[in-house]
Amino acid sequence: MSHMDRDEGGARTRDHSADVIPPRVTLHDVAARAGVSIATVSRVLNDSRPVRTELKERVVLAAGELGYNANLLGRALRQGRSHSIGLVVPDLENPFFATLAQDVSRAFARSRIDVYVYSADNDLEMERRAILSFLGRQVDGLVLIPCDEIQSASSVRLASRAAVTIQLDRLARSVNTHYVGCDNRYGMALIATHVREVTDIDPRPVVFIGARPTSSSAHERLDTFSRAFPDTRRVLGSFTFEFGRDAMAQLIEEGLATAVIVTDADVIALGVIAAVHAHGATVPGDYRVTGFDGVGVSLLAQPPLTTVRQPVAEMTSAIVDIVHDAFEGSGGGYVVRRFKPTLLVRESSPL
Amino acid sequence: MSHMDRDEGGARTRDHSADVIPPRVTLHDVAARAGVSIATVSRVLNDSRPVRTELKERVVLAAGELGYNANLLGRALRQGRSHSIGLVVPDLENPFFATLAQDVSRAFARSRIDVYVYSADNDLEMERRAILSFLGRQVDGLVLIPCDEIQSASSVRLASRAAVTIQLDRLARSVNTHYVGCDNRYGMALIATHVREVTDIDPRPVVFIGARPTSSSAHERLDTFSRAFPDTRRVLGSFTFEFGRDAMAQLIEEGLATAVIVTDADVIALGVIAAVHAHGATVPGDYRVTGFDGVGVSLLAQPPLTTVRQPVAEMTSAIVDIVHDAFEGSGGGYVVRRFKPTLLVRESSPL
DNA sequence: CTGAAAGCGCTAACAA
DNA sequence: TTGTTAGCGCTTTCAG
Repeated sequence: MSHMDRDEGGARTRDHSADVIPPRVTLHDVAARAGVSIATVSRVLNDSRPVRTELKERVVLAAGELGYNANLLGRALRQGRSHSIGLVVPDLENPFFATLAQDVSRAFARSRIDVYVYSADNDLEMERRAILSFLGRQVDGLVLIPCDEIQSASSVRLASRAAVTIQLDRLARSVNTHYVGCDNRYGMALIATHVREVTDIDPRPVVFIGARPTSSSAHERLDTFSRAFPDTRRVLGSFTFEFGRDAMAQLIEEGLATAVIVTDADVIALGVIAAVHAHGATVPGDYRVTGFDGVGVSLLAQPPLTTVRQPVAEMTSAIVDIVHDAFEGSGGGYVVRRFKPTLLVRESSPL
Repeated sequence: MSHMDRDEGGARTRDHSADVIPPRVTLHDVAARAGVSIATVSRVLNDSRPVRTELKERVVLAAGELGYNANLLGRALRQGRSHSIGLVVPDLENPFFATLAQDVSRAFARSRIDVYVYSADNDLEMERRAILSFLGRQVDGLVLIPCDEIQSASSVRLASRAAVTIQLDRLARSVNTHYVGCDNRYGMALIATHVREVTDIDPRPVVFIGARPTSSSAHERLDTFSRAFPDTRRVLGSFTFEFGRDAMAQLIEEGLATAVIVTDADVIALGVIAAVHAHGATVPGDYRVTGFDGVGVSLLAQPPLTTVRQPVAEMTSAIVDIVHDAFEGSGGGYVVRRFKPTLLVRESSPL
């Protein structure tokens, strides 16, 4: 028995069974065993050139017996490409980014390209490190969700000069790359229209709780909201549940008894709803709440959230197309695709 | 202006500005420019051997001017290690795994090791592909959260024979590797004790809603629960919000009017609560609900969830230790660390 | 159809 | 202290 259930909290246990990692099996080993040259082995295993059936069988057999697995580093070094792409996300705890990461991975699953995800932990240095690390490993493409509209620019530019780079969801300012995202202005306009409609019938103060405009998406959403509701109160923080909850708690404690709370992310909206409930109030009775993103967690909202849904599946397949095109050499120029989100009117702010 | 805001939904736009990716800068380029040998450049840039100050300066200057970044493939191929580890998760949409991924990344941030995350999308083939891909890229270590207790075994075994492998949270059966996780039996026992206490005072039927025991964690939790409550109804599904919601909806529609609902994951508990609310009932008034995991999203629960919290920070730092030890060559044997979780009694099932 | 050999970019002996 | 060189494992000319 090597894995025991009765260890104390975190107690360290060692099992002194074999820990040996055998030497790697290389093409040479397979070639030797099959009695052919390494070139032949390579050709058989990659099916890159015709090889006599008999040799082919010997090679396949030898490779199987030895448990051969190609060293992808050698291959990539030789070919100048690694059949992989890197995805740099600001933060995996933000369920929107986690969903995006999941969907990008899924979208590439049917191609021969591996997707590696690197979390920058909302830190500009980590973000740069992630990019440099991917570039150093010769990824075929880089998908970036930049942390900061301004401060991420130099890292994104660096990336764009060394590899096919696609910015996703957010855009670093004045860097030319491919871009895939949603039309945030259009999405927030949908929300604004909705809010107008409901306040016409049921007048309440409107308050915006959203992220500071340090990312392009926050920027665009806030900007559009501000134009639609110029004299409206805005509370700014980060794209987190905690911020939404704390901001709303503060508003309630200040005496805001009823309102339409417009947020620029579902996670924030969830925080807002939690604060409302914690104060014994109701949604949409006392406070109407709207979100933004409409994927993953927005489903967790109770009551169901009125929000704007980004077409994530289309966005990720656009990314796949761009990466493939870049290798089929389909002309120069940057592809920019902004998908229109759709309004979902649900119980947190019904019509 | 290359990025326009007025595109139609997903309309394709091309910006025909420079798309050129310049040839890579190599050690040779830097060496030529600095007028030294490539060895000297390597030594300066890695600070691996003393170099005359004057040369050093010339090298640093040249590298800077050319924007040199090492090709990590060449380095890894030569050194036989890549200064990276791979983390294979079953699914990034499960917020518990997303949190784990985030925390593992953070834990390695201060070391020189890059963490790459690969989502297996709850698919055994993808999981195997992820493992093979990481092994082929010569990762220094592999952290695996196996999808399936039985069916992941061969892939995990493969990994364990080729690289330092740590199973996290879940354990594939009869494979010897390092393991870091929480003591699920202990955790579920804490829940069972809590449930006994509350039902002694306030008798209600107890129902278990949890994942099918196809992963070791689900297995251990279900098993412990079943021993504590042998004749209790159990509804089994997957570790998802949707399952929890649908299972609970069904129970309510079948006429279950009050109960203690024990789940084996916070995501499931959130689904349960959503179903309760959707049916106009209350937590903990009509139904008490308990969760498991106690990180990330469990905070999103409304009301706050009684759950068992896994000490994720300790778990991830244990992983860092194992990886480092494996390279400082601190003896053979597998480290097994099972951390004790702690009970958090909150409003969804108060005392 | 097959093999020999060059070489991707790098580090680490080994020589000087 | 510095340079030359071998070679990590692979693919791909180039010969045969």
